[in-house]
Amino acid sequence: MLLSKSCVYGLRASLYLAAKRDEEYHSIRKMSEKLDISFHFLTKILQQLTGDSLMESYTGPKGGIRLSNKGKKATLLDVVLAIDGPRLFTQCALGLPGCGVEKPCPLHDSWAVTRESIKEMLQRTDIEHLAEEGKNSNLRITANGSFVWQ
Amino acid sequence: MLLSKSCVYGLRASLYLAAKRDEEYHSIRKMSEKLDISFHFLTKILQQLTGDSLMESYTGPKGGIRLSNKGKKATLLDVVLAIDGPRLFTQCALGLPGCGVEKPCPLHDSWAVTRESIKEMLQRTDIEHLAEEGKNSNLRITANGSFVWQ
DNA sequence: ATAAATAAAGATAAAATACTCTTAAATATA
DNA sequence: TATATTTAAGAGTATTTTATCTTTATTTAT
Repeated sequence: MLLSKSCVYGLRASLYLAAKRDEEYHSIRKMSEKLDISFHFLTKILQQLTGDSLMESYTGPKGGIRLSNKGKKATLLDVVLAIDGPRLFTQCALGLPGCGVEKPCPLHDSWAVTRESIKEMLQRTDIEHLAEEGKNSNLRITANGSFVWQ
Repeated sequence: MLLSKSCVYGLRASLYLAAKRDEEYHSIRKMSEKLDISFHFLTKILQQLTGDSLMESYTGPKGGIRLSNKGKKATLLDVVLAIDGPRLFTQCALGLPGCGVEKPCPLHDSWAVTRESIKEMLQRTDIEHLAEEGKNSNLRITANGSFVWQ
């Protein structure tokens, strides 16, 4: 797969929060149920996103998680980079460590172009707009379609 | 990563054989050494490619493996499909099983376009031309650069 | 016949990814 | 202040992918 499962869960969580369009902290437990993701696993992923300042958490009763200001403006690329790192956009298609302009593999140039188009797609799509679009058209962000945009 | 390691090894092996530009059967053992891939692992991968008629093997002394006629005309996409299957080109970016035109996820349309551009890149690049280009420019197909085009 | 080579299947191991569980820390509220 | 709730953090388990190793079978050049 292009993106790791952690990354996909992080994206879904980001869309979930963006759809709320508020300043509230939202329960991770509840979110995990709505999105059908293991609570503890989701918690770990969200910690990566708070670690990268895309989200903010609040401990205690009434606590939870929300998008930071940075997170609200974030693109899909920001989330992908926070979780999967830059690997996908830097690594050689044939997995050759030293592949680059000086000593390119046969795929180097072709792949550089395609890779860039993936990056651009992720970069031109921002979480908030995507959530709004999803909300308006009632698009899916869970496997079973259980999630309902509010 | 975009492609599995098995797939990458299959691609390297295909380039290796295409660069030979002959009808000979080439020893898998020798190829595994040149390409710095575990012999047994490579053998398994090549069996997938012979299973898909992209390669032909010959048992016994002086035996080995070569590209079939189909294999000679093959594109990178053919190799990728033979090893990794169509998953990459059919699967939803958010991993949602039922994602499609009727019930799309928020990324559906964007991803469909990007996915197609990946597919096109793999499809417009064929093994033989890539090998020739690699040969002419002495490009790398191993991590350590040990492989030399003959 | 013998040796060389792939075919095939299975056992094992190592590494990466995915997921779970437990305990600690923070905090709202009774 | 005590308690319940919630995230933080770390340890632990499971699964998948990747890789190695072994064995047996089969083919075939010599």
